Parts: sequence; C-alpha cells; structure tokens
Amino acid sequence: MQHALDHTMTALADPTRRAILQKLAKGEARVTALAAPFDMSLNAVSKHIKILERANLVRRRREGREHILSYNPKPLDAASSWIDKQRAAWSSRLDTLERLLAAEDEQKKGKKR
Amino acid sequence: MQHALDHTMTALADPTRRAILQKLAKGEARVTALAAPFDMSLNAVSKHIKILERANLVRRRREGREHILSYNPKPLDAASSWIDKQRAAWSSRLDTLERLLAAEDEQKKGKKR
DNA sequence: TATTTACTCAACCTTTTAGTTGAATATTAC
DNA sequence: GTAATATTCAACTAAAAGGTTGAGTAAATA
Repeated sequence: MQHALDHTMTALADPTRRAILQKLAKGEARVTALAAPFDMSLNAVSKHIKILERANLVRRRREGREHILSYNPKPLDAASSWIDKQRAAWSSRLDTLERLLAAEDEQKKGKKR
Repeated sequence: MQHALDHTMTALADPTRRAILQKLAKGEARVTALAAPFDMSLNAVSKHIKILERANLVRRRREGREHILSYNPKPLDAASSWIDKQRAAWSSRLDTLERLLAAEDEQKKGKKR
C-alpha cells in the first residue's frame, strides 16, 4: 500500500467510515459528536478517523481540548475518476464490438445483393 | 461487512486488483494470462480474483480446463454514485449560507455545555 | 496411459483491520 | 486545586487480507 487510491478506497470500504464522511460533508464535528450514533467505543471511532486522515479525507483542527474534524473531498476526485475511466473503457469496448457486428451485418447484406 | 459497497470498495483498494480489472475491461482473459505480469504466485492472483468475484466485478466461465474471466462493471455504478453524492453534498454545503450559519450555531451550543 | 497444463484447495505465516479495556494527557469547569 | 471532559496512546484479541508452498483435480496432449 502506497498509492493514494489504495488509502482512499480502503477508507471508503467500511460502512462506519462512510457514515462519518457523510456527516462531515454536512459540516464540521467533534470526535465525540461523530462517535455518538455508533454502537462502538469512542476509541474505535477514533481509529476510523485516523484511517480517514491517512486517506486525507478528513482534516483535524484543535480547539482547546476539542478536536474539530472537517471534510476534504479532494481525494474523491481521483477515486471517482478511476472508476469512471473503467466504466468508459468498458463501454468503448462494447461500442467497438457493436461496430464490428454492424459491419459484419453490412457485409452479409452486401453478399445477398 | 455485508453491504455491496463494502465489497466493491475493498476490491478496488488493492493495486493488483485494479490492474486486473483494467486488463479485463479490454477483454476476457484466462487466470494464467492475467497472473503473468505480476511478481507473485499464481495462487496469490487466484485469491485476488476471488475477491473481485465476491464483489461481482468479475465473472468466471469454464471452458475445459481453462477458467475464462470477464468484467462486470455494474457494481461500479453504485460506487461511483456514492462518491459523486459525497462530492455534491460538499459543494451544495459550500453554496448554502444558511447551513454554514446553522453549523456555527451548533458549535456555539456545544461550547456552552 | 503417462505427462503436462490449468487451475483450485488447504495449511501456514505475517500484517493490517477492527474492536476492546485501561491508563495518560491536556483543557475547562467547579 | 480538584474534578470532569475530550481525546489519544498502549496493550491486547480476533478476524481478514495478502502472501507463500505443497498437494489435489480435471482436461488436453504426447
């Protein structure tokens, strides 16, 4: 693991972390506030946040004893871009196939004439 | 882990698996052919393929002793959609002054406690 | 029929995830 | 100053990921 995409995708692979991200997309929040809805210890959530920070999806700012977390959507660009490229590659291949088949059809028609 | 997104994102989190997917997007391939470029055992690649199959990104078809793998882009729709929703949520938040002010209010309330 | 080829399965090892509890640290509040 | 709050750090457990080697199965080939 070294590529940024590895960290981004790994971060997105867990439902707790995706839920945290969704909350943060709506605004900053403290660790305790984020952890409250989850049926797990504060420490567990703290670890999830660390993985989100490693992926650069979450930024931390200290205000006294509170750690205020904010959302950084930048890494999602690369993730989204990679996925969409895959989908594009697939459909372009399909297009090629369709074109080949269409050309074949044209040939058959030609032969019949 | 139960949600389909978990499997999809987990599958995409590894560079070897992303490379396999990229190859398969260009056309079907056998296990051995896929494994050839990688500096790891055939067995290791076989395991990666299993994770891709679990995520439903790869389909397997047997032809004699050969296992022919093909690419299924469907699960990428949900992944891409989730990510893009996150990005959209972010920008709509930036556009909405009311939400920023509401978030500020929430912070003040938090401090008073 | 014997061998090579194309794979998987099983067992094992190591590292990372995912969670726990308990203690430490630093602020804020009483 | 002491206590409560907000949070991490450290140590531990269990399971999953990522890899290895060795053995098994099934089909093609000599």
